[in-house]
Order: sequence, then C-alpha cells, then structure tokens
Amino acid sequence: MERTVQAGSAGRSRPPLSTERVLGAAVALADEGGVDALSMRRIAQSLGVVPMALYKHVANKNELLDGMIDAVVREIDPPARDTDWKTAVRGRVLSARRMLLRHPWAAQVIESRIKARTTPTPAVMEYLDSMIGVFRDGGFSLDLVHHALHVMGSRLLGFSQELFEDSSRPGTDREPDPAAMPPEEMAARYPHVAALAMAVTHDTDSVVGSGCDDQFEFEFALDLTLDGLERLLRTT
Amino acid sequence: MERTVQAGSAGRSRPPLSTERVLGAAVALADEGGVDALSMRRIAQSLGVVPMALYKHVANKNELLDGMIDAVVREIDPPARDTDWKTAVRGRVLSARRMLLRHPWAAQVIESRIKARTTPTPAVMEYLDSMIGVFRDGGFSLDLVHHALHVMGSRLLGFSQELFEDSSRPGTDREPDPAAMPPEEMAARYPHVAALAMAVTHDTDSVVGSGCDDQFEFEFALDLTLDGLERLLRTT
DNA sequence: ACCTGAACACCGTTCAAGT
DNA sequence: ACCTGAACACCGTTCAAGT
Repeated sequence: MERTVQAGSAGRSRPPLSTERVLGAAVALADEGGVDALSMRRIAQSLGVVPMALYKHVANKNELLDGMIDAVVREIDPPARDTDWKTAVRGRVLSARRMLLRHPWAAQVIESRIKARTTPTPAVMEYLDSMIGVFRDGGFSLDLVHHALHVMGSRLLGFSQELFEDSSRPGTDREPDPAAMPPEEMAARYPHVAALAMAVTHDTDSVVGSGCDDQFEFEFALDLTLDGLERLLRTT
Repeated sequence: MERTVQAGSAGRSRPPLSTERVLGAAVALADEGGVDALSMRRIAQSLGVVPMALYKHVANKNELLDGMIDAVVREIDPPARDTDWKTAVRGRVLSARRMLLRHPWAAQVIESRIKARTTPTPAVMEYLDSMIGVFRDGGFSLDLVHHALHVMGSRLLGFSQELFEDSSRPGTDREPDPAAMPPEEMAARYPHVAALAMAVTHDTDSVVGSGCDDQFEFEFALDLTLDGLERLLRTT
C-alpha cells in the first residue's frame, strides 16, 4: 500500500507552507489576474492547500496585502551611491516604475492600504527613508525635501494620496498597526523620516492633526509643475 | 383597512427609483464608509428596496461604478474663461482636488475602472477634452499638450495610471465599452482628445499598440520635475 | 496539540415562479 | 407584463469537532 501523500493541485507533494510561499503565491496570482482575482480560497488552491491553512501564516487578508506590498517594494533597487542626488533619485524612481509595471495591482493596493493603516508598511518606510537620505546628502534642507516629496507625488510609488494624512479627519477610522513600533524605535530605524516629521510638525504646530499643510504642499507642487510647463512653452 | 404602502427602510413611502437616485445613494454610501462598504445589497437597503430592483436602473456593479465616477467628475468646475491658460489650469486642478477630497474613494475607483475599460467614461473624456482645449488656447502645440498631460499626471484626476494604455499588452483583457461610440462620433464630441490622439499616433506609428511611448513620456515628466527641484535647490 | 470540515454572514447575479 | 424570492456560486473568517 502506497504511503498517503498530501496531494497538491497538480498531485505533487509540496514543501511545507511558509509566509514567503503564501506571499509568493498571492503575488503571482495578482500579477496574472489582477487584484480582483485574488482570494484566500484561490491562493490556497494554487498552493494545494485548504484555505484555513493560510491563516497560520498570515493573520487575515489585510495583513496578506501588506505583506505583498512589502515583498514588491523590496524589489525596487536601492539608491545608487557615489552619484549626485539627481541621478540617484532618477534611477530609483525608474526602478520603482519598473516594479509597478511588473505588478500592475501594486499602486492600487498600496493606495488602499495606506488609507486604512496608521503607518505605512516597513518596506515602504525604508524606501522613503533612503529616498529622503539621497535628497539630504544632495544638500536639500528638511523643508525642501518635504516639498520635493510632494512634488514627486505619485511618481514615487504610484499612488496619489498623501502618506501621512491627517489622522484626525472625521469618518476615517484607521487600523492601528498590529505590530505597532514604539516611537523611539521608529526614529532609530527610519532616522530621515523621523527628522522630517519632526521638522514639519514643529514648523506648523498651530495646525491641528498632522503638521503638514496638505493644501499648501499641493499648490506648491502644482505651481512648480505649471512653471516648468510655462518655461517649456516659452522655449519652443 | 389602510392602503398598503411600499415601506422604505424608515417606513416612509418613497419616490420611484431612477438611475440618478441609485447613483446618489451609492455615492453617499461610499462617501461615508469607503468603497469597501459599497454593495448592491447595501445600496438597495438604503433606498428601502429589494436588491434586484437596482438592476432595472444599472446593468451591473461595474456600470454603477462608472456612473458614480461620472457623477463626481461632473462636480469639477469647468475651466475659467477669459484668463491665461495657467490660471485656468490651476483653478481647474484645484477644483478637481476639492472633489477628490469630498469623495475619497473616487481616485481609487477611477483608477481601477480605467484599467478595466477600453474607454474612459463620458465625463472623464469631457474633462480631458476641455483641459486640452485650455492648453491649446494658451498656445501649446499638440505635442506639448501631450507632454503637459503626462507632467500633470495624478494631479489631473488623482490616479497615476496612463489613460489610454497600450491595449495590446498581454494579459490585460479589457471590457469593450457596452455603449461603444463610433470613432467619428467620438471625434465630434471630443475634438481635442481626437486631435491629440491623432497627432500622437501619427508621430510614432512604427510603435505597435498605442502610439504613445509611455516610457519616454514618464522620463520627460520626471526630468521636468527634477529640473524644477534643482532650480529650487540652487535659489535657496 | 494540532488540523480542518462545516458553518456563518456576507457578496453579485440569475432565473423561475408568482402576481 | 412586471416584480421578486429563492437560489447559485462565490467570499473572508470562526469555531467546534475530529484526530
């Protein structure tokens, strides 16, 4: 009598499940069929596993989406060293774009999860922190970096929403981070983000909620864009 | 014996259903609870109606989403007349932003529906057509308008994806427009969009698929942005 | 102690049975 | 002819019953 084998969808025996394997299957499924085709049941099926087995490795679907975001954001190249800020930023943004083209669902998912969470996922934080670092090394003041991030806007990671939105806005109950990091650890791990947040908050501490005047930043970025177009129009 | 009254959820008698009322209820529901809280059953409930009744006024949920997009995009102010292009574009983009802040679900829904459809919804087309018109009246060549739209990017309507993406990309089966408009009618109704599409296609008809070189346009816009930041850095 | 089938409360949509 | 309840094929997640 043959030994009973846990059959996968193709009848093959399978390696043990892990968070990585679950996330990998989820990313592959989303790449193929879009985010609408992504379901816990479908992921389980593609792994030759009962749906409930996934919940051992991801707490729920939202955490799965966060994990997928982290996985693909980590595909973005780190900033080039030993070049000027412009080359480094340019190369990195183009790398982010290549990632977004490989994973057409990513921008949408990042945007929707950013809206629901209080803090971006770790990989997104790392991405931002190192991007800020490039600007700082290039001689940008904290204020100027802040403007720069708003100017880059959706070219940074594909989504258009502000990253750290006013959390005191009514009607927007956001999930507290399940593995919430204490502020001092945040500051240690993402020093540039922390410094920026500090500077921005101190600047305008008369404003309630987030210290960032989104309307001002939006207009600033818009005007920089329009000025660029005007210059282009004149030189043509 | 009392006359039987079709009871609404609050027990009130209700005006007859219409597409407008259905869309209005859907928009209100999304404004309150986000797009995840939006379901055909919930919309029906808020109207004091059985779910199936909605299908008399909207074909399915995707058409409902398209209708919601059209409804909120029509809230954007028309471009101001009798001013320079810069003032007109600026004012209009700020109006679009106010709409997106009123309807936080809109950018996400527009982006996801743009990806699924072959043609943007009528109100989006009108918005683009009149926006192109403002640039044209300001003396922009068709090519320059094309660049300008890419430069504006997500500030135009909140989403980051290209509007008329390469429809020959593999794996992206897009819905044909249910009420597909013949090309000549398209050209008559959206003359500026048509002229732009024509110019862009003729320019690069060696390229297969859409005539727009997205990579080039992305880099063009990115460089304009980076140049603006560099100028800012030098004058600080 | 571990695993999982059945179940629950949803979802969009179809369709036949009712008036 | 019109309307709609029941049903179908899904969904994320819980939980008790099984080993």
